[in-house]
Amino acid sequence: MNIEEGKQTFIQAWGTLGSDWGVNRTMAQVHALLLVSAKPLSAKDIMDQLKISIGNANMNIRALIDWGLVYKKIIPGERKDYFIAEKDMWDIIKKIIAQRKKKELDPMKKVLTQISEIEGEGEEVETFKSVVQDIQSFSNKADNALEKLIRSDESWFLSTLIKLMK
Amino acid sequence: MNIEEGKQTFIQAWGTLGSDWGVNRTMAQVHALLLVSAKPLSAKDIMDQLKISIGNANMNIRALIDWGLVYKKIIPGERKDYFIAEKDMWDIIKKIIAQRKKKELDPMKKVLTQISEIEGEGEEVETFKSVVQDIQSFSNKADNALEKLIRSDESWFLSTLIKLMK
DNA sequence: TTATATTTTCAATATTTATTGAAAATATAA
DNA sequence: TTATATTTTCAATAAATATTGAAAATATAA
Repeated sequence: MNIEEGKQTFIQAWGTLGSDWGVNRTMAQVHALLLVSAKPLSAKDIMDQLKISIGNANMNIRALIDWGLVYKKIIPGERKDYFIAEKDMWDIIKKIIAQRKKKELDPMKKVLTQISEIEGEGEEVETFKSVVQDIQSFSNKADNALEKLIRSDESWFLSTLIKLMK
Repeated sequence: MNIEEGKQTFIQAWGTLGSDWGVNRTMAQVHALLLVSAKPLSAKDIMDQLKISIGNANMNIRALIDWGLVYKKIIPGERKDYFIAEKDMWDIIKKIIAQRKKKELDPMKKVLTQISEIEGEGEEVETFKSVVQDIQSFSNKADNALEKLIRSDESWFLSTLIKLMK
């Protein structure tokens, strides 16, 4: 396998993974392309390599910048914007987790707090309360763990993982 | 808030969370409905409560059974099948993780192995190899951790979480 | 066995989500 | 300033995904 085939395969796979995770496939592909590119790429480069329109390229590049996964890189003498991906895998993971926590876990916790205060008695109410409580308890633990993870550096995480594996 | 409002809110929120996770929204809603129901429900009950068609109900119930999140419950004297949800939150989490690992992490690991063997030299090749290696290293660690998690009981998980929080 | 209830399938349809590309806005060079 | 390159927006369109419900298959009761 040569480098071009390798890149293509990676972009494809990263795009599929993105889809599975509820992330726009093209956004994941743009991310993949920038990840494996040694040099900064312009919107035009991305359009050409992924065969997508200018609007699509623009929107997904901006989404990646919002997520903190891609940075603008100004090249002196060049009129176009260029882009580079954050390559530190630990940083990438933390940023993705932070985004998803904010979008998914935080709203769910809010809902759970609301519905944990329902009134009434009987089997249905007991079952409901019990399920909600269990999910709440898990959500809170996950929240703490993720919050800590987002604030940690990789060495802490790795040593924790090693202990965890014992 | 009364029980019916509570259930509705929960079903809604669980469905949205499902969408974010690349899971069919209706599948997540059927799961939510069965989770908070004290009694087994028939396909008809589910159709009526979620206002979905028989085909839709059938397909999503079966998907949930495939995931191990829902069981068939035969009620003597009843001709219809009834369904109950697994209510043990730890068991639910493990089953979801197992499914997603199989569908997402395992194929990604395979691709990474393939593309880590590319030929060539130069900056582009070095960048590519380095990114792929980082992802591979992370994937392997995640794989070990998830594999262990799937095989563990909740008490191990909780004590690990507590250590992790220190 | 036959009659009926229930479940399953899947082509047609609806809905949701992503993409395009022209036009508008903005930035840069001269 | 004007001319031109580049970026951004967003309505129209395309593509992907989910849903319906009639027909077929299967299961149960009598």
